[in-house]
Amino acid sequence: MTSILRLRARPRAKTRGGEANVARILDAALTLFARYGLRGVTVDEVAEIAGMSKPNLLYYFRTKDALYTAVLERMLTLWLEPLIALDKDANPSDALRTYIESKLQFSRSNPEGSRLFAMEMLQGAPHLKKVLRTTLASTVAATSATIEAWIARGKLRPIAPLHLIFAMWAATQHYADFAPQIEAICGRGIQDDDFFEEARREISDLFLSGVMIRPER
Amino acid sequence: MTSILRLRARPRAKTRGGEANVARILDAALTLFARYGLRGVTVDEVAEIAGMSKPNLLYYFRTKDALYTAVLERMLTLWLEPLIALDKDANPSDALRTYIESKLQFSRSNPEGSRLFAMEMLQGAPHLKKVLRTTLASTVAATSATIEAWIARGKLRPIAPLHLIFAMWAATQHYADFAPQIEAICGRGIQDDDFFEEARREISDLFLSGVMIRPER
DNA sequence: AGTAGATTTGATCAGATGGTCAATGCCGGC
DNA sequence: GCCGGCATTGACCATCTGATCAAATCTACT
Repeated sequence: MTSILRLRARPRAKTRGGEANVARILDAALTLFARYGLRGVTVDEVAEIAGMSKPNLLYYFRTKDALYTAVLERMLTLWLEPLIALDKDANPSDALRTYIESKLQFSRSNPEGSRLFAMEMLQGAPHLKKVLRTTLASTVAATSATIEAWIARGKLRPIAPLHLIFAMWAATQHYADFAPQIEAICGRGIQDDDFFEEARREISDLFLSGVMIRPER
Repeated sequence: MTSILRLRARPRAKTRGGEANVARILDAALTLFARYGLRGVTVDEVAEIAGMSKPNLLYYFRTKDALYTAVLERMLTLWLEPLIALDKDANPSDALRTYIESKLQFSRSNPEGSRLFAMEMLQGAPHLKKVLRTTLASTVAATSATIEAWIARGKLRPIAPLHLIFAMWAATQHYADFAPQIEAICGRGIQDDDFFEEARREISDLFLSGVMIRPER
C-alpha cells in the first residue's frame, strides 16, 4: 500500500499482540513527538512510555524516522478531514458553522495530532511540504472557489477567501496548540465541556458576524 | 538585575567583542530553538551558526538551559508588547484595528520570536507558566474589561472577550507560526509587502465586521 | 511434545552530546 | 614592551543515543 507521504515500510507486526504493540508505540510516539518534535525525542523514551525495550520498538519500526513518518501518516487523514468539509451546496451560514465546528472538534478530540502538525510547521514542514502543495492546496482552492461563489451571489461580504480560511484554521487550532496559555488565563481548556461549548458558540458567531451580510447569531 | 522569568546569571561578556559574541549567540540560538525547541538543539549547532567553538559559547552561557532562558527572556518583552496595547480610551474600531495590526506586525518583524513562544506552548510552557499566570493574565483581564465596557455601552456586539482575544492572537500569529503552510498554499508569505498589506486589511476587516455593531469597513 | 515463525532483550558499538579544564592567544593600559 | 585580565580552544570525560545482533522466549499449530 502506498501512502500520501511516501512509500512506507509497514511496521513488522504479524500477530494480534504485535499489532497491539504497534498501537502502543504509535500512541506514545504521538504524545512525545507532538511535544518535543522529531529531534527532541529519544527512541528510549518512546519505548519506555510504550512499555517495552528499545530493541523491541526497533523491531517494529526500523528507525526513529520511520516511526515519526508512521505517526505523521496516521494523523494525516484525520487532520485533513475537517479541512475538506466545506459544503458548497448548503447555505453559507450552515456550511461555515459546520466547518468551524468540525475543526474545533478536532482540536478537542485530537489535541496531540493538532500539536504534531503545528510542530511540523515550526520546523519548516520538511515531511509535509509535498502534501501541503498538493492535497491541501487543492482542497483550499475548492474552498476558496465556494466562498467566492457565495460572495458573487451576494451571500457573503467581500473577503479574501484565503485569509478567511487561515483565520478559521488559526482560531480553532489555537485551543489545542496553545492549550497551556489558555489554561493559564482561563483556568480551563477545550477539554472542559462548558468551555468547549462556549468556544464553539463564540468563535462561530464571531466569524459568521464577520462574513455574513445579514448577521446571523 | 532581576528578570521576569527568574534570577538570571548574566552572560559573561565584558568587552565590546564579547557583547558582539553574545548577540551572535543569541541570534543563532533563537533561530534554532524556535525551530527545534530546547531538546532538539545541540550546543555545537548554535556555536557553529554563531561562528565560534562550543567551549567559547559555554564561556558566555554556562549551560544550554541558561542560553535558552536568555533567549526566551530577550524575546519576552517584545512578545508581550503588542498584547498590552488595547487602548480603552480610543474608539473600539480604532483600538481593535491597532491591536490586530501590532500583533500582525510582530509576526512579520519577529517571526522567529513568535515561533519560539509557539514552541514553548507545544512543550507545555514549562518556562512560561509563571509569566502566563501573572503578567499575561492581568494584561488579558484589562483587555477583557475594556471590551466588556464597550459592550455595555452598546459599542460592540455582545461577545465573550476571552474568545475574541484568543481568536485575534491566533489569526495574527498564524502568519508566523504556520508560514510553511501559508507559503505552500499562497506561494508567498507575510514577508511579502503586498501579502502583508492584504492580510492586515482582511484580518482587521474580518474582526471588525465580526464585533462592531455598525460594520466599519 | 515438537517445530516454525514471531517476538523480546541483554550486550554491544560507533558516534554524538553537554560540559570541564588547562593552556594559549589577545588587547588595552601603564 | 610587558602585565593582567578577558577570550578562545583542543583535548578530554561521562553519559546518551540510534542502531545492530545473536541468543533466548513465546505462540499457534500439528
